[in-house]
Amino acid sequence: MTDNTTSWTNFENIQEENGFFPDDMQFTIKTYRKKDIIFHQGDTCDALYVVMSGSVKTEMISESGNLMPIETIHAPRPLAPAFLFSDKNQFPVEVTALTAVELLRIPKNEVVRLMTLKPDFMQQFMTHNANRTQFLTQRMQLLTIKTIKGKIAHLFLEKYQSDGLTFTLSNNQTELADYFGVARPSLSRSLSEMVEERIISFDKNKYKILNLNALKEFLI
Amino acid sequence: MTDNTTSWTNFENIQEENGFFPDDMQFTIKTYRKKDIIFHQGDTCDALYVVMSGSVKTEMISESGNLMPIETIHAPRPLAPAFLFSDKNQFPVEVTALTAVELLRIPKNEVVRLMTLKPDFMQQFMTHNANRTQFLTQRMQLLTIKTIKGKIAHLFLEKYQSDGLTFTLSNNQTELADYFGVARPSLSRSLSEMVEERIISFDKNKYKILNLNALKEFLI
DNA sequence: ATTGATGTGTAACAGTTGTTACACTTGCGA
DNA sequence: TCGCAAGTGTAACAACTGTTACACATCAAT
Repeated sequence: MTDNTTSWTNFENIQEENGFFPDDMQFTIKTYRKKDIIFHQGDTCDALYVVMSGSVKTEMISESGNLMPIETIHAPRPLAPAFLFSDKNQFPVEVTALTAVELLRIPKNEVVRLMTLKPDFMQQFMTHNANRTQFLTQRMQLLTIKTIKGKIAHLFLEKYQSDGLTFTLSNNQTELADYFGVARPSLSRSLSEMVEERIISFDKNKYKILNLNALKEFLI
Repeated sequence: MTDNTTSWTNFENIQEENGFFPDDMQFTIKTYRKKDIIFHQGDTCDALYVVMSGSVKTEMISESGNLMPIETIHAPRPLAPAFLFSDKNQFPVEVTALTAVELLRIPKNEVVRLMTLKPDFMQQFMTHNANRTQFLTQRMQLLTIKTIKGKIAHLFLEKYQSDGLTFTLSNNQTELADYFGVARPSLSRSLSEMVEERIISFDKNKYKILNLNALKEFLI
């Protein structure tokens, strides 16, 4: 559920393969210390950045000046790769180092050259962005559902398709509430009511669907 | 606001330029009649599809079996280009012809070849997807805001940055309510209250911000 | 001028969720 | 064993939004 992005797992391996990257590839590697601010919101994004080691967090500055956490990125993973090619190529977020960080930088024109030279690199880049789009679409679909029971039903039916009538969630109720964007007691209440109505049952993180049709009703 | 995607405007022009596409490019063009179902949800997406003329609508089949409209795509624009490269390359939606439609199909491997041969094509493809990601991110941010006044404040502050304290919205309240995902009378009530509190004022589609700080308060 | 469609203001009421506060359990480490 | 933190259940109340219904204004077409 929190697997919001493809972990660019092959990146390191590919890098080590001989000849995957051309010998004359231009790039720079920069290191940051913990708590360093790597990018400010609004900075121009004119290169592909990849977190090679360590982890960073991204936060959005809301209009009121508050910081809203968006996501945490662990190495190895590219940093906001979609924005490199967008018309408004500015970082939409503040990027801060959570640990010591090594950051690979490949200039945009070099990325273009790389992609034309190495179809594998291009495909991987495309796939990463495509998966991210899918994730966002799915996440948006969930946020569009207005009632808490509807969100629960959506999640449970998704789980049902992969795991069947009984399954385990790796998140506790507090995390689940955050994921849904609702208050924790409200989620607890909705779950209790659905147990009361004999639609589901659960013990700790183990959940069971008792009435599939009733569950589907919440999504109408 | 409803400009949810970059209109692939240069597509036609580029096509007509000599030498933009290689002479041996493989593609097929298929025509559909009004109301024809072009793709079913779950169909494999193994090629790039571009709506060359006419328009199509995409709908999502919810778990309950209902059809939920997602968006309308007018020519010339690619159809769900992000899913071509994603790991789960299935259409997430039902695609139906709204009018007579001409659909260009370029096989995936041919797209890859095209992109390596023609960096311009690649850049345009990337930019389109990147803009779509940005749109989705922004849309999601709006859906995350829970109160109606918060959504209004978000929109108004966005407008403020580009147009200043007075601006015109091209959407009426009914469309705005849909965009926010709220009921129309509720939106009207919230707007009225904000006028009452002397935070904003409006007449028809012309809006004015009276108290900028109070507006920002809604986003805390 | 009349009609109908569209957009908007408003009110009463129901329904859902958030807030706050507290009790209880479990598991872990001192 | 004790204390503490984390996770959960629950209750009362406030706050917000949805629903439904109706009134009114505007505008275009007949």
